[in-house]
Amino acid sequence: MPEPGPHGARVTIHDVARAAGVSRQTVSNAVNNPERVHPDTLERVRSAIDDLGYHPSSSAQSLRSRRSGAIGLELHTLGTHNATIAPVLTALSVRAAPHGCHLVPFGSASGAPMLEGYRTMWAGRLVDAFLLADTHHGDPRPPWLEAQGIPYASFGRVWDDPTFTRWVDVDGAAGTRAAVEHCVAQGYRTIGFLGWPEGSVVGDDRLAGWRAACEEHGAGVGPVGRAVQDLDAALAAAVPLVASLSRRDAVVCASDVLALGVHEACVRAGLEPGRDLGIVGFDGSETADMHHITSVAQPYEAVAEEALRLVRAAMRGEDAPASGSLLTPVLSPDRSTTTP
Amino acid sequence: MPEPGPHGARVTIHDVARAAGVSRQTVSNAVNNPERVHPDTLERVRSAIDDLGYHPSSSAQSLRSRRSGAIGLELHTLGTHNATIAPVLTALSVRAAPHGCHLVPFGSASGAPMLEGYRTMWAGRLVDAFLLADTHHGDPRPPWLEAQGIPYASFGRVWDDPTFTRWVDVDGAAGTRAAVEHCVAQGYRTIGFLGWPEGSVVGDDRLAGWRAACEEHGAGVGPVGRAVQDLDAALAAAVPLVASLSRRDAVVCASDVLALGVHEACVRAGLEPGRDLGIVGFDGSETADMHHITSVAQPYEAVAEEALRLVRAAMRGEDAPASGSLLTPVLSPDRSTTTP
DNA sequence: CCTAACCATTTGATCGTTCAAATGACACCC
DNA sequence: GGGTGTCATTTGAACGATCAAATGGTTAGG
Repeated sequence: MPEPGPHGARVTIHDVARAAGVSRQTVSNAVNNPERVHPDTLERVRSAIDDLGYHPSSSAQSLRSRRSGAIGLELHTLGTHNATIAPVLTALSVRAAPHGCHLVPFGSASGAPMLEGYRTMWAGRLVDAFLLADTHHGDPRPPWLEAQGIPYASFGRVWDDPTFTRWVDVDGAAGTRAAVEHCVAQGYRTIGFLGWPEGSVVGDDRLAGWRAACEEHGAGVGPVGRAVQDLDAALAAAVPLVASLSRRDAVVCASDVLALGVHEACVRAGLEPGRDLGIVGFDGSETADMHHITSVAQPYEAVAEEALRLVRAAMRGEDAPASGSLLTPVLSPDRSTTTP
Repeated sequence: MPEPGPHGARVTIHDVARAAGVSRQTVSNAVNNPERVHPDTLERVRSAIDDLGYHPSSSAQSLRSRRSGAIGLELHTLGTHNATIAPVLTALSVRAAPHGCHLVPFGSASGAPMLEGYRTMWAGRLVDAFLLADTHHGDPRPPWLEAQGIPYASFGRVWDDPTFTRWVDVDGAAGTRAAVEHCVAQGYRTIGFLGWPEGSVVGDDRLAGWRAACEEHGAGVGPVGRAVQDLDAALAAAVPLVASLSRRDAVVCASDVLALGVHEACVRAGLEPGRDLGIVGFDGSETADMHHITSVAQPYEAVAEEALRLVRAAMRGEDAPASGSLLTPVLSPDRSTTTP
């Protein structure tokens, strides 16, 4: 294997040029704009590149082109952020390379000002753009990024600015709708819902999809329960909900944790999930998988791909799309709705 | 706020030099080696830096210094890798900045950890070093990295090479030992163990800690069950295990999923976790937290810090430490061992 | 035949920083 | 006064690539 010199000296574009008997620029063209180079020359340059094992230095490219090719992504330990973002991050990491870029996760030390991490990442142009997660009402990041002219895209709508369209989100209503349709197809009768307390935009969206689908299928709108994202609360809310339902009814839930609560309430009531009561969760998490609960799975791969597309378009200064990207989640059936 | 020009022109070291009436190099020194600069000059340069809002370009620094300051970390979707690595990754992201470096996660397209990703990351010197996770017997990465002279450190021992000491790992035996001691202190009598099938190095280590602690405390070595990392298997193995135990006995488990299996077997046997049977899991995962199961928590923050220290030492070409770093996990008590 | 147009390739400059060596200033000491 | 040091600062030269403009050679058009 042709290795760089013993001193760890890198093979530069210069070395290739000398070996192929052409100039630096021709080598550069052979790599970046092959159509500008005569086929014979191209062949010669390419074999020189292979022989010497040349790879362009990304530092040099960054300096000259004024682009680092990196995308910043903030990580933190609050709430369920970690579990939500981890699969997306993995998908992003896999797909970044084909897009010619890479990710740089960074964390805000607890107590530090919200924007501090973004500011330092951007200051040295360590990144060309940012991906936002966990956007919420009153989020200071979008207006700040906008004011600085920093390109960015977002997981989840940017609630304060309806004109911003560089976001990817999962169509919660379509997810619960699919859940209801699946339940109907499996022969469950009345379909209830266990959601979060009113006021959560995501939660209300998922509830709306369930209600609309119930009405459409004439299955009758079942009872609704509410609980925060916590197993104890879910169980407490699920007990009366399950009691109010009959055999072969079902419950669609706003999350897998809530679904697990229903699952447990079901077992405690002496019923078998799936056979006696259908249960559908939301997110396709490890939890749902472990307990064999049918769940509406987040399309992580598609989300990652779309996010990369959006942020790269922003980096290139392209026009924003006409509207945000609502991706449809896919139901992944398990025993909690398929046991006969 | 002093902004760069309207054309987005960056403030360079040159601009600062002109504003402060000194040369480029003096500015560079003022930033990187303040002791080389006369206090008065330093003050003048610093205020010029603040006035103009200068921040050194990381691309230019990388090119000149031949160091990117980035550390590569492979992510993939196999097994429980994601849940295990996510909290570490978050901790690493937070702590990287103070260390003057940043992470670059990358994914292998195929899914299996192969060398391709490492090769391309290294080829363009996008990263200076790597952090390995999920090392196993016959892992091709350590010998390859070693042969290429690429600096790296590892989460988990490098099994094939006992002379390699740049690793951080969690002391599983110390964790289960702490679990047993906690159980004894809480007044549980016989303490059983539910582990993975024999042959897993990590699993055997955790079992050894449990056994040693049992013998020391004269509590008598309780029964042992085995199951793969899966809730159904755990439950199946837990049922006979629980049946063989008496009231106020306890079970220490090699993982939280196994512990959840014991939890469920316990409930099905009409017993209340904590009051009738102590249960301790391992990893401090969301699962344990959700079900209020006492668990031996991975010291993620310490692991991340130590990993950064090791990999940076490797980058600087420092001598490897005399031995690897075994960190002690901390038991986090919950209802499954504290209900009176 | 002369000019324009085109093609493949080369040359010089530049990106923003840091390294290595040179400079000038001042104090010290025989 | 001339050598020897030390200190603060400056100068020139990289680092490795790409951009923009220039080069020489060939072909087509009037």
